[in-house]
Amino acid sequence: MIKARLKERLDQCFVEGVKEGSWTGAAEGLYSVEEPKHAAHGDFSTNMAMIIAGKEKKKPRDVAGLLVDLLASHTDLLKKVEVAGPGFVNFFVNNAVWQSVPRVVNEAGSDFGLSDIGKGKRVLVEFVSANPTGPLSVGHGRQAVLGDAIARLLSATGYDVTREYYYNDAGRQMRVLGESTRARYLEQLGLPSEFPEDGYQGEYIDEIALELKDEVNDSLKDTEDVTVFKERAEKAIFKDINNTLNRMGIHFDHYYNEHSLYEDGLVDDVVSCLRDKGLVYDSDGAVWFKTTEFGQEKDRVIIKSTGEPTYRLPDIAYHREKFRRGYDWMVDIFGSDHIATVPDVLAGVRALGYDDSKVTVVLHQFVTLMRDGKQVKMSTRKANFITIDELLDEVGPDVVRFFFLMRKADSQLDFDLDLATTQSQENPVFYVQYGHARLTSILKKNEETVNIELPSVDSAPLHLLELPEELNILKAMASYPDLVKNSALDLTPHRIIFFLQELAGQFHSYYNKHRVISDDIPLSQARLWLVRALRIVFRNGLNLVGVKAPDTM
RNA sequence: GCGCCCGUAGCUCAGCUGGAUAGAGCGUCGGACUUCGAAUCCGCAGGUCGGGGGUUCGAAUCCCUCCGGGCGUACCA
Repeated sequence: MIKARLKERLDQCFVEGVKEGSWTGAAEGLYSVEEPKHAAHGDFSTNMAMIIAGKEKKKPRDVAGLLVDLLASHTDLLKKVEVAGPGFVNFFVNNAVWQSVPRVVNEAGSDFGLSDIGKGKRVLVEFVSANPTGPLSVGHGRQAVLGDAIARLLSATGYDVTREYYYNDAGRQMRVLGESTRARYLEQLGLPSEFPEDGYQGEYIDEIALELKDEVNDSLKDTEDVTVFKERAEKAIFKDINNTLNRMGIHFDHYYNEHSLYEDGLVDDVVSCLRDKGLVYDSDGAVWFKTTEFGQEKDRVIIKSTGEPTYRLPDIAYHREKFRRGYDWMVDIFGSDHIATVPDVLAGVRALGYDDSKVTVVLHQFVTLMRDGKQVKMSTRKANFITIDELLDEVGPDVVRFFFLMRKADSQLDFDLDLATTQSQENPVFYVQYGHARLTSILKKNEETVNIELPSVDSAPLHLLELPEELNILKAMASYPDLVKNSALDLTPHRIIFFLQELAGQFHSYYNKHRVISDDIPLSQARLWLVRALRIVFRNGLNLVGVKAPDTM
């Protein structure tokens, strides 16, 4: 918020400089305002002089001097402006500006950090999209948490967000699921059965079969058609998946069934559209899509010689529907094993005349589970994987969410089960939550025992907040709205996590060094307002990543 | 072979469109509770930013190349 104000002033000065003939407009939009790493370099700095000097073959420090002169009139915001290093212009902001932050935060309350940069734009976030063949794995969990956090960020920045789950309840996988369930059912009855070679071996199938047996006895023993078994299993598994997602506080606005694409003829239509454009041909009994026309190495099969489509075709049809449904931006969250489909789908939508730059794919790398310092090998088929449910049982939703968001999507994630379970009190999520609980506790202490009367935030003596620690906390809070915007636009929720950890660190340190409530009444009042503001920022930040902000722990 | 991702402290990772002395947590070691919650804090130690070139005022960040790891490279999803 302060940074944006400064940038405005700077832009004015730039224009003035052009008007006065000090420089040309060549550097417009190329310079930036940054937050220096070292406090000695000010609260903010700009490289404007160096950029201009580069364009105009002048000395950076001379240009910087001219800029400083232009800035001389902006004393309300700045207490000091100086030229440093190779030509940086460093800004020192008036304390009064920082001291106004609690006012802004408290007035905005739960709206602090929200913005409207996405106003009027509809965005579709597709994530999880697991087919109902088994419980959600930790990989799905990462995706669920990531997608949800991204959706929250986009909502916070004003986008009209739809969360969508795309699934397929038809096809080969589901047939195998039905066969597996039937085999287990027959086993329960003590009848001979043939478990499919590539069947699903998880215990959840046994449970489904057992329930089925209890309900219908042996009335299905001669049923050769696996449909009834498939549907039974699908229903149970989907219920399970939804329970798991609910436990994490994740909800979808819409479930999109791949099968409906076939029923509505949309898959066939894609083929004929592409064929009309000459981008499809028949060879070896299969139908091929000329992906080479879109810069790829070789063409891809979209309909197998058996007449069944490959996964690419419905994916293309699905994405075309996303466009047709009128979204301005489509965000797909995929596991890195789906990387191969991305170029095909994008080529498909481009071939159909849509702007594929409206699709952003967030690929997240795998989660490897570590137990006893060793990697746990996992496979859905073999059912030797750890489910998200099990993880939730052990550490709870807050830790799961926090852990999955601690790393950016494109780094692999080692989930240390030992740390997450046995040593959970050392988990960083508690560090942040404890910060919030502590803030609450201070306010409670005052309300219940000390009773320092708190004037309105407008009349509170906030100018007394002048300790370096206090000013740093104020600065951190002031940077929060920009952080939310940038995290949203870049789809990088992990930055919120890092910010919260940083802020918690600042607060804990401050807490241990200085007392909020003391005999000095005006100072206590100012600090109580600081605490209130800080608590709001914690709440808003935690809420943005879907982690609870507890008052007590 | 080719494509994408990753390689930063003992371990796990941050580092926004290239910026001025590279950060945090965990771990090690040593300290701090008669005061708002010690699930906390303070301090010490720890680095050729995988290697080598290049681009420029300036590179962990951009380009090239090599090395190492992951995921793909299906008429599986």
